[in-house]
Parts: sequence; structure tokens; C-alpha cells
Amino acid sequence: MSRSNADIAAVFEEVAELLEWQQANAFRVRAYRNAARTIASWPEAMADLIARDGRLDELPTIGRDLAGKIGEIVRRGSCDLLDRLRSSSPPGITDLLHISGLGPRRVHALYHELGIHTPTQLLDAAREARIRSLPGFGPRSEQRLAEAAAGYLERSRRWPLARVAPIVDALQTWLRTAPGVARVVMAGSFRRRRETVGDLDILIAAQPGPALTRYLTGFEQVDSILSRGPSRTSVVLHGGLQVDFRVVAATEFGAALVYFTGSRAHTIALRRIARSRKLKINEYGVYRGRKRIAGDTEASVYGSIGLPWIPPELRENRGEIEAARDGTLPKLVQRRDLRGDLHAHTQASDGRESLEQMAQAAKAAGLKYLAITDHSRRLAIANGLDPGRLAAQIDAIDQLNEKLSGIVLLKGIEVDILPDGRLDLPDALLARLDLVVGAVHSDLELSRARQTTRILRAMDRPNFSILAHPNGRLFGSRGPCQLDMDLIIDHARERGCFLELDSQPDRLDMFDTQCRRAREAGVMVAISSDAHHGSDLRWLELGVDQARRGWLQAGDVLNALPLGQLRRMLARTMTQARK
DNA sequence: GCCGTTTTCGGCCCGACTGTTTTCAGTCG
Repeated sequence: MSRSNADIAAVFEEVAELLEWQQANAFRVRAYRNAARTIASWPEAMADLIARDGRLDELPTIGRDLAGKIGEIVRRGSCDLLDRLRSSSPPGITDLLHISGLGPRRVHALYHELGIHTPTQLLDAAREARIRSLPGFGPRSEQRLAEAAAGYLERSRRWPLARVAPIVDALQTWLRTAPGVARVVMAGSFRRRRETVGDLDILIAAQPGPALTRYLTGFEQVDSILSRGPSRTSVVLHGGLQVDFRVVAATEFGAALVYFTGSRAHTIALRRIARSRKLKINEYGVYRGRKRIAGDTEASVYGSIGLPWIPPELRENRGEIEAARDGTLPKLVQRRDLRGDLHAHTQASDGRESLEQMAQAAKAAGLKYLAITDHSRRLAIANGLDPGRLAAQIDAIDQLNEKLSGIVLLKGIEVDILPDGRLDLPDALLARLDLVVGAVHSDLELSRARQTTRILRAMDRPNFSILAHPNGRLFGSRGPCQLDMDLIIDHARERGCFLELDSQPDRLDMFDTQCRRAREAGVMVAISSDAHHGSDLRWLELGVDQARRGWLQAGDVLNALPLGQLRRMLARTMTQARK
């Protein structure tokens, strides 16, 4: 089995960490990190690129040597260099590098002086006060390391976007009354709308001063203070979320916003362009020699190097800078482009409201149509519909649509895809619906080949409109299924069916890179709420964020179509047996 | 290890904060 881009990137990342620990040339380390980023976000699988004789060394940050290693990793999952590095390094040493306050030099010292190579050993040594004796360490850093090691051992490192939203609201409310503050903007991965965030970056336009710094560290949810200074203050909240406050002057706000929004790869790419033009970009502005030529606004920073403003969701150095230069940036989809929703439940299965309540909620959310897609019988735990109950719901929706105004309910089902690729309800009944949403809810552990075949077979059934939440992952509890998503996307195009981006906060499934692949392949994506209550329709906003990260425009989104066009598109997916 | 309008060698983004230092290395973002 060939390895995915994520697997290859993980190998390079581990190589970088081990090289770093062995104190190799820092630029060599960086080369592996850059390559890992390139590969992780590359839309085409490295294995496919090799198969069609693509030149790997034509990819950015990949030269001849790394191209050879990619081939090696695709074939056998590792490379000689990684094997050698692993055998010459103590196990667990890369975990230490992830502990705040530890870099390669200190990890090196801890290992060679005290034999420490795991977070647990670090914690023990700190508690026994053995670390303070090392040169360059003292009681304070020992205390810090004990806390950081304990924190590392007990919590995950990234937070789903929706989970931090209430904290962000509280922070913003509280910052409004901070002394001398003119403006507060969330930056970092929160602003880029990444599906998870590692910490919160908050940019504050204000006159720096001790009063402001004191105010920042006084937020009621602050658990501990990592650092404080006039321009930068970092705290950890109860629960472990880190918050970095950056205080800048109003005239520097644009440059600071670009810098602190990131991503790191994006801002580094901007600085490189600036260098080639004999300019310097930092968080205070754009400079030619000592003369400051831009920085009040983000647009002025981009403009100084000949680029239009780039939406934050695209700032990952995945081709957005080239697109900006060429004038081909996408016009990203917005929430108001959505005219309907194609995945929602009622109390007939595991939803909490009636058909009519869901219809009214959709209308209130500004939608023109809502597909009712309750579960099918196989999902007994969700009270899935058998043929008789689905037939009754079809009649009920027809009757209700006679009464409703300003909103139309579409007749659908979220039908289980059985392990062999058949669907959980008879074809003749499915044919009476407006759309069939197929989903995998069982046997998530199948091999990549079998899981992929299962889904391709389901798509080939006579009635199959949309593949729901393709990867099946749930934040914090379940990783994604093993799938050949490229094959599924290609098959969807041939079959003329669609893929879903499920907007539930714990799903956000498809991934941004997959959305982009679908767009490039010409497969439309449904941004769906998967609502189980009328209030869940607000989740569409999260789905739109993810879609924007996947470069989707309104024209790529199925439920941005007016009802008439949508019905024609869906009709083509129904009762279309393939030979 | 990559890269090239400073092109096959010699660079590689850049500033803030901490702690242990007497002038700065290490780490972080």
C-alpha cells in the first residue's frame, strides 16, 4: 500500500525533529520542515504524481535529494535517514521538543547531563530539583518546565474552532473596556478559520503601558502567566488554552495583522518576496532601507509587494500568493450565497423538532429550501426509518409543502451505506425522493482499499446524490477513515453525484484540501448543517469557513443554486443505474 | 537541503521575552 501525503509529511517532520535534536545545520532542518508543509498541503497524492511520471523535484521546496526520499517513503513508509536517526536517538526525545520552553539545545543538555529523554522523566527530575544545577537553567526555569511537562502529559494540543468561540466572545467583551484600547481583532489560526486552533492570538491597537499589561493578565479565566511585556503578553486560561496578546500602535495595525494572522509559511513567503524587491517586512511595517513605506492597513502591505489583499482563509502558502500575483484569486463563497441546506433531521429519527419546526427555522435562517434527511433503519440507535415510516414521511412532506410559504422542504434520506456498498433501503422507495444522501456509520475500521470500494459501489447505486461526511472523523474521539479520496472525487465526477462538507462543529468533514481537490475536479460540494435542531442551522457558518479554506466559490457549491436548478441537478443523480 | 533578476556558492524571516546573565543565548511565534 502506498503512503499518503500526510504520512510522507510526518516522516519529514520527524526527520527534522531528530536532526534538530542532534543539532544539525538549522537550515537543513528547515528544509525538511518546509518540504513537510509542501507535501501535507499538496492537492495531488505524491504516489499518483510518481505514477504518472511527474517530476517531484519541480515542486517548491523539493530538490533532488528530497524527491528521492519521497519515492522511498511511498514504497516502504520510511527512509534510510529516518531509520538511522531513530536508531541513534533515545526514544521519546522528540516529545521533549514539543514541551514549551525546551528547544534543541536544552533538550540536548538534559539528555547528556541527566539522561532525560521523556516528558515523564523531565517532570520527575524537576520535582526532585535536579534540573536547576545545569548550566543555563535555574529554579525558575525548573518550575516552568515542571508545569509545562505536566500540561503536555495531560492535554491535547489543538482545540476545535467551535469550542473556543465562546471564550473568544468573552475575551472580546472584556477587552472592550481595557484602558486606552482602540481596536481588538482576533488573528492567528482563529482568523484563518482553521478547523482547530493551537492557541488564540489577539491583536490590540492601543498605547502600550503597565496599566494595559496588568489589565490583560487580569482576565478572570487566566490560570497562569507565561510572559508579560509592553508589546506581548501570554497567558494560559483554566482548561489549558493559551492566549497571546499583542499590543501595537494604530499606524502599525495592518502590518501587525498580516504578521500575526500568518500562517507562518505565508508570512515567510511574503518576506522573501519583499527581500527580492529590496524591501523588508516586519510586524511594524514595510521598509525600504530606513524609510517606512506601508503598514497602516493589510492592503498596503500586500500592495507594497505588488499583490492584492488575500483573504485570511487562503493564507497557507498553498498557491494563494501565485494566484494573487496572477489575478486569479477565487471569489470565495459566503454564508449569504447559500440558498438552502441539504442535510437535516427531525424527531422522526434522532432530531429534536418536527418537520414544520425545522421548516420555519430554515426560513428564519434565510434559506429557501431544506432537505429532510432522517436516518435509515440500519441506524437503530438513531431510530432510523424503515420503508413504511419513510413512505409516510414522504406523504407528510408533500402535504406540508402545500401549506408552507417562503420555504420548500425536499424529500430525502440519510441512508446507511452497508459494508458491501449496498444501500439500507430498497431502490424503488429511494426513487420517490428528491435526493439520497449516503453515509457510512458502521465498519469504520475497514482497510483503505475495502472502504474505498464500499463507497464507490454505493455511488453506483441507481439513486445516490450526495456522499455525507466522507471521512467520518469526530474531533477528540475518532480519527478519519482510511480512504482514497482522490479516487472517490474522480468517481463522483464520472457518476455526476456530489460530496458533502458536513458543518457540525465536531465533524467539519470534508477537509479543506479535499474541497480544493473536488473543485479542481469539477465536483460540486454541498455545505450541509446536519442539523438535529433548528438552532443547529447556524453551523452552516462553520462549513462556509472550511469551504473558503478549500478555495470554493459560490459556483462550486450545490446548495448555492436556486431551487429550480438544484432540482435538475439532483434529478440526474436519481434512478440512473450504471452498467 | 533548497534556491537563483545578488544564479552553482552563499545565503536562508525577524523581533520580543525570559532567565541567568554581567552582555546574551535560547526559545517562541
